[in-house]
Amino acid sequence: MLIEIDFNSDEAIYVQLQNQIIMGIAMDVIREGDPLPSVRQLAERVGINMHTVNKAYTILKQEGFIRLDRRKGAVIAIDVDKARALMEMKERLRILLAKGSCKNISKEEVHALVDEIYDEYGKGRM
Amino acid sequence: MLIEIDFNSDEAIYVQLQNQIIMGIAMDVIREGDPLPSVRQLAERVGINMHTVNKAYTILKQEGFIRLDRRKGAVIAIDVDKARALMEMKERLRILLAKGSCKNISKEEVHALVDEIYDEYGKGRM
DNA sequence: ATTTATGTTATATTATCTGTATAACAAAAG
DNA sequence: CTTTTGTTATACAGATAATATAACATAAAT
Repeated sequence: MLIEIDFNSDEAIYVQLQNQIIMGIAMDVIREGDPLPSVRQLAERVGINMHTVNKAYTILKQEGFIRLDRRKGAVIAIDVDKARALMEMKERLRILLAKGSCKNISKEEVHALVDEIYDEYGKGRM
Repeated sequence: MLIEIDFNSDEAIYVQLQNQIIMGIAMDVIREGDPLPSVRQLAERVGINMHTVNKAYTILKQEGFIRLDRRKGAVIAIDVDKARALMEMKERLRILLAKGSCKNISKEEVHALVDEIYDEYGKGRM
């Protein structure tokens, strides 16, 4: 899986890592059970420090996206706590949609955006 | 308008200020033309530094939510750049929905969340 | 005119976060 | 026994967040 870092971004490197891996899972580029590069491998490949990768992996583990095995390294392992995921999403949506609502973005336009984005994901997960 | 800061939050104070003001506009608690407290007033009322409020106001101005007048202070003034707002929302939605998709949240469930949130907003803006 | 209040700008300081740099450890695999 | 894994610890530099004073021009109020 290709991972690229924008060093000029205002977003932290470890957050960019998290997002790209989550996007990779959503887009079905990587699947349950697939191995991720080790912290040292990924760090060297991308050209960043080991601890930055480790930070991203640790949070991804805590949020239930991967499993960290001392022998096998990092492996995609989704822990589906749907109630929790729904709550977190609603919390974030509140702020995001408020911004849009102020700019006259209608409910229907948001629905259209959601549909467009879901179409970008693998057709397996609907 | 009531503004409360959670000093134990991991979110920066000036971001909390921005979000609460934006939520206030979306919920129709404050409307176009309404004045906001001056940076010094709000700072003292909430118990934070003047510059923290000024930072929030400056970004809100830059993002087109308020207008800063040297005589009148801060005033709600929405600059509707819808195309830009739609792009920014889509960018953020991509990551947010990817997280949800990994947790098996369906497109329909997102739609339901969006509807719930839009119902929280003032019935004037639909 | 004087005072007051406004946003604005500047500087300095402290604390926290980010990212890097080494180093070492226990556990498992080859 | 060597290598690789995640894990932990420490130290350091840089950026960001928040505070603390201070000053300035402008406009309103007295």
